[in-house]
Amino acid sequence: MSTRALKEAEGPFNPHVPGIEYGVLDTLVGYGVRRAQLAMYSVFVDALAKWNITPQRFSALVIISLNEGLTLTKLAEVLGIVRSGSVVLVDALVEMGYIDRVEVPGDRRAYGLALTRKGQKDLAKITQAVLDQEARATARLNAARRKQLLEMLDLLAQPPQD
Amino acid sequence: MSTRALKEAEGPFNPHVPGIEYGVLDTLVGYGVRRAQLAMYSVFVDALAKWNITPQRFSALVIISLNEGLTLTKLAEVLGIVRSGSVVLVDALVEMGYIDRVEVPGDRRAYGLALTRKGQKDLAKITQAVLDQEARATARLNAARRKQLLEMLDLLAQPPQD
DNA sequence: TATTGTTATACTCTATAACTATA
DNA sequence: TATAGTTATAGAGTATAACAATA
Repeated sequence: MSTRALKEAEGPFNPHVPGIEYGVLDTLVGYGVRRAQLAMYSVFVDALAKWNITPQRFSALVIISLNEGLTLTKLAEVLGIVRSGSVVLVDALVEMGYIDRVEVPGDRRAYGLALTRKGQKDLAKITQAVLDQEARATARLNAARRKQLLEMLDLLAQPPQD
Repeated sequence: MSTRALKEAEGPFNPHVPGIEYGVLDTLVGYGVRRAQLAMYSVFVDALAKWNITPQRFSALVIISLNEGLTLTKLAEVLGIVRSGSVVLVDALVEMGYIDRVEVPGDRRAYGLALTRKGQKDLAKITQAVLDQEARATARLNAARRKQLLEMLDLLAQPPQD
């Protein structure tokens, strides 16, 4: 079409390229989860690019907003990352002006995390954008199936019961 | 317990830390998919550590085995990565002795990918290990729910229909 | 001694962009 | 001109390991 020999383009990611045999992959829940996650991740990031918000940053903001005075160690535990990772994450959110490190009265080693004024205002808008994006991404499912899906995903997230 | 001040440990990743409010996150399919993917990924990698196989490497081996003479460019498209990424992936699988680059008769630029003898033998065992792991990971779902889940995940992987 | 936050460092994954040899 | 494979490079993301301040 146009004159662009450069650019790897990508497109959205086609879960089923025509003419390709997928064999056992199509029967694996693990593969299905991976495909769904890849697709949803990129749509999320695009939709939230305006705020430079990734799924992890959004999760962190919500958790901080609902759990007053959360420490960095606890945030790391909740998100499933190591403490040094939460420092990087928190540094980014602080630089964006969304959260602050607040001194903890009883413990001079720790900081409690809290949303800034701007963080509170923007999180409301960001949450609305996330809900809009979620609605679009799950538009092919009615409320009942959506609920079933959430239940089953929750079961998959539990460690194996061996 | 023991005398180890070092080690960040991690454990498996707890999707619901007691005492923590998750708010809107618990209602989002996107967050549920992410949690499920994190949990299943680490279990997969642990179960396949013996062969140094990741989900992506397994997918590549299956696709190559079922689609004779697949090129690196096509493999990249199927996996949703860029061509330079497929070179890295293919290099690794070649070094492991699982696949070969085979000259394509009509086109001296391209290579067709093919499993080696060892690749064929090991893929059979690896596939069995993956199926065992899959059964363990989805043990909390019966066949009917498992089928529903696969259908819904497939819908999520489609790009939004705006 | 143990814990909190931090830093330095490294490793993995994957992207961009340029290059080469063919087509 | 366009395409297949390749390479160099860089940017996320996240891990390990050590450290200072405090408990």
